[in-house]
Amino acid sequence: MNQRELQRRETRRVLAEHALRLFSMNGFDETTVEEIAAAAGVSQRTFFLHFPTKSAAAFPDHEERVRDFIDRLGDGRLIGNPLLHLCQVLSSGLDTGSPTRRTRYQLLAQVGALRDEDARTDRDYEEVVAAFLIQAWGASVDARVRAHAIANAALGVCRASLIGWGEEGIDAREVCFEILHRMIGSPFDAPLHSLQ
Amino acid sequence: MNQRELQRRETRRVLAEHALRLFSMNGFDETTVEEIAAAAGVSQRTFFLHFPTKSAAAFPDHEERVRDFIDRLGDGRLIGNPLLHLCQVLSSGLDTGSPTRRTRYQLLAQVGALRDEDARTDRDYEEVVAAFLIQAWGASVDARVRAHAIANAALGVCRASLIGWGEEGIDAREVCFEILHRMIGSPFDAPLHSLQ
DNA sequence: TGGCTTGGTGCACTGACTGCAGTTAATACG
DNA sequence: CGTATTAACTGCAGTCAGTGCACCAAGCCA
Repeated sequence: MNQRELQRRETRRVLAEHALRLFSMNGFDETTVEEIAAAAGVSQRTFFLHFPTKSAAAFPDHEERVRDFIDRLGDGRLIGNPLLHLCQVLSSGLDTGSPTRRTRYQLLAQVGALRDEDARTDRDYEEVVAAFLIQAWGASVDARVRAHAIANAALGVCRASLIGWGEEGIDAREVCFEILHRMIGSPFDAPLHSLQ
Repeated sequence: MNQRELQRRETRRVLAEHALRLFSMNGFDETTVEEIAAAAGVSQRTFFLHFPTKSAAAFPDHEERVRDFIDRLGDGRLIGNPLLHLCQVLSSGLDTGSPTRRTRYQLLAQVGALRDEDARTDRDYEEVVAAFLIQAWGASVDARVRAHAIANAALGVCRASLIGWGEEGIDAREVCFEILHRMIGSPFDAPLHSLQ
């Protein structure tokens, strides 16, 4: 590991830490980027070298998590039951361990701008899930629409579970898996166009 | 109808019209609020009397549509099969008639900022749907989480269908109803906690 | 007609974000 | 080693979205 790389990561970490602290202490709108940067001991300009927007600092590990998610999802062509696999990977990803993560989702439940940011980051997952299902099903128009619909739906369930967890402390993982399984597990075993 | 009210509506309509035109002609980021206001023959300050944000001008009938949606959804306590009813109301709401609406969803498929705005407006629907289901099911913690999860999922399906329609011209209504029906129609007939 | 209301305006301001031209320190390389 | 290069960080000036405030002018109502 480079010394420069170390320095860069450290700055980023400290920025994210102070951002989350200030957001939950004083509120999102009441916190300026200038303040976050000052608290972290760097200039405002540096903040924007590390995060594209103010709200992105509340989700500093996003890219990393998406990469990790892609790894855990694997190749859709090689999986026997893609939808069940998807349910498992999605709900196992809702690790409710870290207190930082809890703070983040409590914030999320309150602050509109952060829910927006969350929706934005969810779009990345949505694309990954859709790509996975298209791998599994082929790229016909029908499959593509179906893949995006299911991806949106599945992530919607996860988001609701996580926000519920942030608001009320309900364990997200189990209920999420259960709902996902009901929703996308069995009904899509039947071929499409078989409904009257 | 008041003359003032008429004037107000007309200004709003013209603003929205020029906003959509400029967005699709020159791009969202390339269009300034100043330009929209100038094109509509009013001041920039007036734009913000009519729309809270630049992107809101791309969805000028949002509040009205939400009100209409609430009406069509009705009272959850009085409906025999709330989920089926929800499927019907949601997919019938995807009227793909107006060319303005088509333009809007073509834009939506391209412009990140508008997808964000769309996600934001979807939150309003999400709350309406969740409230409807909570009316139908009661307000236990379990029902609330389930309601929000299903609301998120259902709207995710609609969004995907509409974006698919914007991108590829596929009729959104039918495929949306089919997927919704599979997803939330039958599986939730069984009681919760009946999966192994 | 005269007071009140309200849609629109002008202005000054905040704050997010960007482009550019530096400085300094780590690193790669001859 | 010493030197050229790279890259993290800085300062500054600028754009643009969005807000608060005092104000005008035209509609409304008594």
